[in-house]
Amino acid sequence: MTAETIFTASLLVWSDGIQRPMPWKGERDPYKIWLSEIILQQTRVEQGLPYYLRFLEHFPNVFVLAAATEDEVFKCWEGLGYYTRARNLHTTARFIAESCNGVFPSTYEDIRALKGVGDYTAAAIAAFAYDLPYAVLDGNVYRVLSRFFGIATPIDVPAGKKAFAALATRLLATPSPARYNQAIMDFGALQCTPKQPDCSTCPMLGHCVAQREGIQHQLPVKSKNLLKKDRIFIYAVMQNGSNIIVRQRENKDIWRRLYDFPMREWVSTNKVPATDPQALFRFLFDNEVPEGLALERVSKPYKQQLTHQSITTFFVEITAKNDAIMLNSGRFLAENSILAEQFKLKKIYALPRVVDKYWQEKNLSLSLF
DNA sequence: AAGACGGGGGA
DNA sequence: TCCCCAGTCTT
Repeated sequence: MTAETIFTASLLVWSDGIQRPMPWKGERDPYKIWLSEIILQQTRVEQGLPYYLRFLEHFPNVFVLAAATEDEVFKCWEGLGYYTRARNLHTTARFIAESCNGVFPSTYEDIRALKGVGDYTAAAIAAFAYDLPYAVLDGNVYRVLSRFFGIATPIDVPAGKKAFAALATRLLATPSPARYNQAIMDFGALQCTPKQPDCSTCPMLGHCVAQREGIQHQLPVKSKNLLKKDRIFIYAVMQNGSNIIVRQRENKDIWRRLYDFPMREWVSTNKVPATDPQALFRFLFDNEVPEGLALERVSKPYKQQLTHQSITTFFVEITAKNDAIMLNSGRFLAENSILAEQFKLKKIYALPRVVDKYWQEKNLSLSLF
């Protein structure tokens, strides 16, 4: 038996002996499979699970999703991250409902052409929904294959991806691509884990190159190292009675299409004058604070750690004399600022995590008095 | 080929 | 902190 044969055979045997229940396992409805795969991109199963269930509740089929507004879809996605996925999900739902009569594409090429569907997701849908012979290539697969076969080629460069794709395709157990794909991802998640792989109970013990050479922790190899950027956002939380100014983020920055408050980024190398509320108030308006605006207080710093950025936010709480002054001041900071009712912040507008956290704590402390 | 894009959990 | 997670798209 070749190493490749041994791999596939022992993988399938292993998968019969484990349990990893997930609501989309064994699912054949391409809509549900597609939904689960989009949600699970770069997202742990435990994190995505509640979102999957909620989406299905709100949007049980592609027509309901297509008929929803973008704000509704985003509100359901709120907190999950990588928000372009939500936009693509919505766009693709409308495409399928309107241009395909609601029938999900059933060939690899047609599935792959959908917005938000890359190589991985196309293979997953093709295999799980239609049992087509396409091997998935995700983080689990890279890890498992690089270790078992002792491949030190970086997985984050095109040449590496190509090599792994060719290998993965050879390994695919053709009688049941769905079963094989499910097995290798379960194996990566449960047995051949990133940090502390459980080699002692591994069915591939003795066959795995990394285990034999004791280099499990060195594989897979990644060539790129990421740089983290520090950023400071100063938010203007302007209120007049039950009204508040919000705006939708529209540029190419993070949190595109989510809502937050008008803001200004602190780009100076100087330290933020956090203990001087007036200074932050003036900073927001270039030292020329509009008439009719009054500073109430500045929040404590709220921090948000992201993969590529470390963001610190201060919320400058301001009361306005009337709505017009408030709206004008908001537009001074962000042209598309709008007047909104406060209660809609929780009900309608999808917020970045850090803004949501601030808003929750602020209203919690208010209700105590 | 390289960056950008979120947020949570584990070590 | 850093790394990783059922990756994709843009530049």
